[in-house]
Amino acid sequence: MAVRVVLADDHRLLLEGLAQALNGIPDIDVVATAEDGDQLQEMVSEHGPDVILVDVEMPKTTGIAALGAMEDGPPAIMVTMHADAEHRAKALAVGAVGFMSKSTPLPALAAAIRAAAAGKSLMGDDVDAILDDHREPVFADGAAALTAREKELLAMLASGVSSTDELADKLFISQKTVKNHLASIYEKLGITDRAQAAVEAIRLGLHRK
Amino acid sequence: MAVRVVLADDHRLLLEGLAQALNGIPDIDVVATAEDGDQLQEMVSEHGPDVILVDVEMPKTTGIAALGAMEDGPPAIMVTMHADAEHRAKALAVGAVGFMSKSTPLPALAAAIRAAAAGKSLMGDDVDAILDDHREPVFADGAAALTAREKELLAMLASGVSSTDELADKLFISQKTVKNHLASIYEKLGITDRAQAAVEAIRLGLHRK
DNA sequence: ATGAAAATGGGTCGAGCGGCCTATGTCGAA
DNA sequence: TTCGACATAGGCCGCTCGACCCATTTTCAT
Repeated sequence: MAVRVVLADDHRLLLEGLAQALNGIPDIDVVATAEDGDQLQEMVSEHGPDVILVDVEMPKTTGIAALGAMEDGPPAIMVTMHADAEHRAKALAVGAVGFMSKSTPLPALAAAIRAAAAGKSLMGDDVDAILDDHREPVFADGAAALTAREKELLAMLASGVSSTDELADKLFISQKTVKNHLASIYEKLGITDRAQAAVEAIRLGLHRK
Repeated sequence: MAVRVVLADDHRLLLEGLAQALNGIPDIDVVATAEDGDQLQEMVSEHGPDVILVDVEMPKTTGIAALGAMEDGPPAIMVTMHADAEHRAKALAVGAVGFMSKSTPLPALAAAIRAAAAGKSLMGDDVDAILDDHREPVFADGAAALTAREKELLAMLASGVSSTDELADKLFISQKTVKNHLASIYEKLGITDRAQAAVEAIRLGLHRK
């Protein structure tokens, strides 16, 4: 049922943190992690994951090289700190189905993983949109990208205030502005509706007053 | 901003448990509690709450009597273990704006408190509907009233699966059945949409697989 | 002082959601 | 064995939500 994932990254903090975070998502299972391209190939043949998530920059065999060596492997999503055109081109050239910046919010990454597992690919506009939105921010925090007003709105959502009407009243703004804020929240967090926004708000600790 | 509430009930367990639970709701503040009608009148004049929540059956001055003695007090919601017609009639006679069974789910009670604070009253059909639905169950748990299938659905909601489509797929049922389950969840928890359902699901600990 | 980001607001439109009613089959308890 | 609760499913309708377009004003850092 759950999507089985293998992670590869040479930064252990990121590797373990991300594994932890992804395992916190019910329908995603991190079955193994690797610290370089060689280990990655081992883990993939040993565990046969549905999706692999690979850092572009890795010691020994790089992510690019490892992917190139694995013909007929599971769909791969490339992750990188440098979301520039050259890296992307190389990643796509070796068969990656997706390409995400390390500053991508977790839900967006989760969405990409599910999409990859389902055989879809995050090419073209999808990737470009994601890259455009998350090229700058240094933190992969998610909440860090939200403005003060957006956090306020999310906090209300997380306390059970869900209708546009009520939100507008309690924030002293028009219903249209509520919808605008929600739209930009959806985009930043990689989600699509209020129910998911409520879940994220609580996960990010935005509830409690 | 938050609604200030005074609770009165002679059962300390219920009194303290309910106070705890209500304080867990961001926009509700329990400012004082009382164990009988006399204490209630003291606390009300001392704290000037927005709403009072009173047990019908209390030693010394009963809830009914205490309310009768307080002309021009804040709006009162009567709570009782015996949700029968006679008690309700008496409660309404002394000016209660609402009348809830002790087996009412917490969100429904919270909704009633907000409504009372806003000057609305939970008369007529609203109260009757609530009484009809919660006359039997002994626990005021909320989650206890949910069926296994409903909890499953809520758990998925709490993990970010929000669309009817996805929910139907993952539960192997039709979209219509998903909507039916959601409708009965809304009714049981006193909520109106998926965003609130997600919040409640997490609050009830229904997430984590 | 200039420009970017944030907060505010408007309109349109289609798809999805929630309310309400009915119906069927399967349980288990009275 | 009858009644009720639960899970399943369909239809209908009105309204809300989210997507995509836009504009204005303020604030703040450069």
